[in-house]
Amino acid sequence: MKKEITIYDIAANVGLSPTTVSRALSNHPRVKDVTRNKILHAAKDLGYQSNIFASSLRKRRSNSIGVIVPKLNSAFQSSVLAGMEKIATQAGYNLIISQSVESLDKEISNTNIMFNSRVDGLLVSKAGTTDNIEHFQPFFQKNIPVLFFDRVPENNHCTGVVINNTQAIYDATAHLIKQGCKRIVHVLGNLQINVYADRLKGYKYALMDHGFVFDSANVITDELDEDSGERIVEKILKLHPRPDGLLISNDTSAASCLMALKKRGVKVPEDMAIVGFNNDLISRMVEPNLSTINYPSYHMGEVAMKNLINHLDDENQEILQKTNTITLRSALIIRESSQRTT
Amino acid sequence: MKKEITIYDIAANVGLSPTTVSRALSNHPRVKDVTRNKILHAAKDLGYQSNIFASSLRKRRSNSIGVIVPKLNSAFQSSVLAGMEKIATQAGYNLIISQSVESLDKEISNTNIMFNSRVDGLLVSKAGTTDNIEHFQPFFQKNIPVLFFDRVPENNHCTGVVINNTQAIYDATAHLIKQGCKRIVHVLGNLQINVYADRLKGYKYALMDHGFVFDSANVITDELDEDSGERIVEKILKLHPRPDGLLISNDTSAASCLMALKKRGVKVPEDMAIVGFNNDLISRMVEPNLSTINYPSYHMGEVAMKNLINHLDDENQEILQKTNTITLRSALIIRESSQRTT
DNA sequence: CTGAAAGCGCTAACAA
DNA sequence: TTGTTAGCGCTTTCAG
Repeated sequence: MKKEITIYDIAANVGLSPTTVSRALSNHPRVKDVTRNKILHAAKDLGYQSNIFASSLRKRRSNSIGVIVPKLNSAFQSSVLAGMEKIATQAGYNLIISQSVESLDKEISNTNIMFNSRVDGLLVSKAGTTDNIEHFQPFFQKNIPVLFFDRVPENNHCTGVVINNTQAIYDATAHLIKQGCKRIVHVLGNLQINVYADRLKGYKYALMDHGFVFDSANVITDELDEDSGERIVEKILKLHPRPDGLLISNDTSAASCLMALKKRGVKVPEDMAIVGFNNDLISRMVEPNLSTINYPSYHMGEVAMKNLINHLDDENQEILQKTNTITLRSALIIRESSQRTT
Repeated sequence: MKKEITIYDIAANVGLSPTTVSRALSNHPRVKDVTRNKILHAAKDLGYQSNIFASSLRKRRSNSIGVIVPKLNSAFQSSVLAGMEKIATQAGYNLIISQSVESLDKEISNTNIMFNSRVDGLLVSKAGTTDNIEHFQPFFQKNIPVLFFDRVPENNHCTGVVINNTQAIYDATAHLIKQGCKRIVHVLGNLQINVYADRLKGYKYALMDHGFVFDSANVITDELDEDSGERIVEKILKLHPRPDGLLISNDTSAASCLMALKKRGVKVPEDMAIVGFNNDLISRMVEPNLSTINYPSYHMGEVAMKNLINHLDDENQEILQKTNTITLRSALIIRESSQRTT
């Protein structure tokens, strides 16, 4: 292994102290321009590469931010990540990314790895099934900021970036009612996840406000994956009277339901109006186009990252303390799948 | 800032030397079991957290692997990343991820950041427009392994993980010919990218082998994005005689074309047979379902990461030297969009 | 099986 | 504006 070029070599080369070299290299203002240039030149000549390990060791910060998502291969999450990456890179932070694959154990393990990697901050969208946030305790204790997005824990003192899920589904439900739907089924994921719990509320409120009676038979929970359509439609068509409105908590599942319905000769939107969620590409590609809720995923990534970094850059580190929840605007997009030509 | 617990504190606590503590903590065999347990206990009691900066500084490796993709928010890339994450985490490596957003400048900048972050290895899918790999020189010089996947540079000595793009499109073209198509248009991305250049070859070979004459008017290059359908279909319908087969290099664009065609009353597959590429979710959700090429993206992520790590773990570090290209199996999936009931 | 000592490369007090 | 000095916390010879 060739010996590394260090600031000492540069110092020797230009006849200055390592301190000055260090300062010049990190753009410290108290270095004469001439000196700085001389040093920068020498550094380039010698093929110097700064050693971040030494620097991090000394400075006690890694300049990297950890991100834990439930699944990397999801249209929503990858869009969030893209937004985060953009902001982080701009600000000079590295992104260490891992996925919990919806498992609490994996999330715990990932959290520990992030802690041991000494990330300067952590962004998390929680894995499904529990609200346990014990494993973030080491972060809280060391005052390392943890910011949740989309799937945030309930009753916590951490900041979260979310959309108003309740309002979103409220609007969608009201829309279906306005389209003349008499029996609206709501399909969603695990109710232990805040996102779905909130949506259920929105659904109930909207029914209530429009004089409908809530019936738990109209609520179906499912994985919402690509194959969910068959399962869901099977259940729906067994209901009497047959539902005529369908509110599905993601577009993949909504598209899958749409296919299953068409296969059975159920006409959309005439016999069954559908609203999805997320405004994924797929909602614009199926036929009829899916009405859906626009979820500003890329923007959510940007906002979450921006806030975390602002907090890190803030001397007093109180930005996140003062904020509790940042809510982004989502909006109902009405397309053919729910528009009835009554 | 509370003082960190170090191995010195542990050493003092149990009355041993830091050396022994270090050894015990990293499972060195030459430590008595009793001693090791005593140390492990003390470490836990004191709330010890190992300092990877110091460790990395000393060991000269980061235990992290860099990944540079063109775009994070792509179904294909996020699936690759998911595969990589799984393997990396299993092997105890962190993943530092960044995107070049198809810009060479950004790719260069990302590469430098990765280099300065001292990743132990680098996985890259190249940004579009150039074949320049000068910016990886620092890695080559320091013998840090760089492994390309999907979009690999031409004529290089680096290992790459790819599919046989030529064969894939050859098969698809042959399939369309067998379905009775007389004029087949091939839509692909920037031909400077190996992936598309190879596909064009496959298209040409297949035409040749079946007695068709290649006509450059039948080749269209495009962004292949969500809105590409209108542009592409516009061009196609101007051709005389009108094409009856369409080979599109990704499913998003293929779906978009499908919509544009239907809008104009062109029947698929009767008037126009379509084959896409990737086997994205969307190919199974549009109507008619898209014939496509199955691209083993998740698997590609696993394989690329596995090979990189094997190389890193290999004492002689010659695994990648000996390999040049790893080709994964892809396969034509025939669905309704290209099946003619002749 | 355990320990002493040296040093990885950098930065931040403090001093000049 | 520049320099001296002292670590940050760990691992690794080498020696016992």
